Amino acid sequence: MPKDRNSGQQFDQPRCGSEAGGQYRFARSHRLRKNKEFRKIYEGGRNYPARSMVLWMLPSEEPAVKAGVVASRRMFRRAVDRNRAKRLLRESLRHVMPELKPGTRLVMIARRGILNTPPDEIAKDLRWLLRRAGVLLCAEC
RNA sequence: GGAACGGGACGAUCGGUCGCUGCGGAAUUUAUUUUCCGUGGAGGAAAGUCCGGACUCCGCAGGGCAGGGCGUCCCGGUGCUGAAUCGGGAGGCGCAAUGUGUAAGCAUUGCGGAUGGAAAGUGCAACAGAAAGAAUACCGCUCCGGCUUGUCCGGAGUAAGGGUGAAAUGGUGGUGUAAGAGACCACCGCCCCGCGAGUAAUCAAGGGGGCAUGGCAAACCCCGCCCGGAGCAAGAUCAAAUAGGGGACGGGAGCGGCCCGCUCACGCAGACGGACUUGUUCCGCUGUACCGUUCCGGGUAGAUCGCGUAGAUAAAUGACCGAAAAUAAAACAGAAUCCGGCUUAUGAUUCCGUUUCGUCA
Repeated sequence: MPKDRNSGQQFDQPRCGSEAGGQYRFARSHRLRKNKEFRKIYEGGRNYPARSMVLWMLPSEEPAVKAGVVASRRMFRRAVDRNRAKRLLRESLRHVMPELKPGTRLVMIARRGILNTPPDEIAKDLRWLLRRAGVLLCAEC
């Protein structure tokens, strides 16, 4: 049995501002769910590569922040690895969701290195990429 | 006690913070939004897709050929029947051990597995060996002949002995013979018939036969039985915009004809030639093209169902703190229509068996 449902983590120090726990979420309403939405970002957006992932970004008129997570079969042959990669990306993203500018559209594509990278390193990568893309609310982060 | 191999079981505890997802409830919202509470949330293989079935659509008079699959018998499980596969039992075959016997063999016990048919036909068999299929004479044995009298040559007989091989055309003993040989005899084996026993595969009293029929069918083949195709991206329902199809209603152009002559075949009609531009309400295309409104059907995007007491559709189980024998909760691995079988992968947990090593007695 997985032990995950009953375990958890203390977010002892939020990295930016002072959010309550309930804000670090990444629900379905904030996900990209249509093939068309992905294509639009690939065609009109910019990409920012890092060791663990590639980030695509495209600002939108609508205020809602939306993001999608990709782990291709070409990159990860086994289904276990694909699941693992997407979970790591989702986990790192949900911690920065409150800090993103409204209207941000993101696609995060996992690269092979992500499986050997600890979660806090992935979070650092993501923060660095978001700063380069200029979609964070507070400038000093 | 350790290691290796084979098989079976199990496949991961408790407490807490944040987060994801299905369902139910409450509040909230334009909404399928948002919030809270309760509750369910990956595997023994979910995998490979090697088999079988359910389910769905397409096709379909009947019979045969081709092609593919399966293969001892009985009982049972997967809802039933068939097929397939699994479990149990039985038969037969092979191997090993033990007993008995000079031996061949026989009996008992254990183990093994794709276990119909090798006297229907075809095909195949390395190397060795003289000879490998209605085979064969290398050595040897026996007899006969020769002259060069030898460790000789030639001919005939012979499958008892040697040698080769995975396998050499029944075994042992005797009779017999020039030497031998089922040539003949006894026993054993084998083949044919089969009283009788058993649901059956099959076993088998007794009788007959000198003995014929080597192996491979996971080679073709023969015999018996079974088999339509595609697959949940199956398939079903709803259905925007645009384009196109059909119906109804309303509006509604535009174009042509009109007379005379002559010829073919009397008249009508038509063809040919020449003229004419008329009807505020002539005739034909025609209530047609086209325009507008509205309805219908197909159908794309999209949505829903199929779909489940886990269950989505860019696809849910994660991050990580603490506790204990422990630095570490671990290896293989992530449900995608469902069920059953098979195969493969795997752990530092555990049980059994085999082999092997070490120590002690």
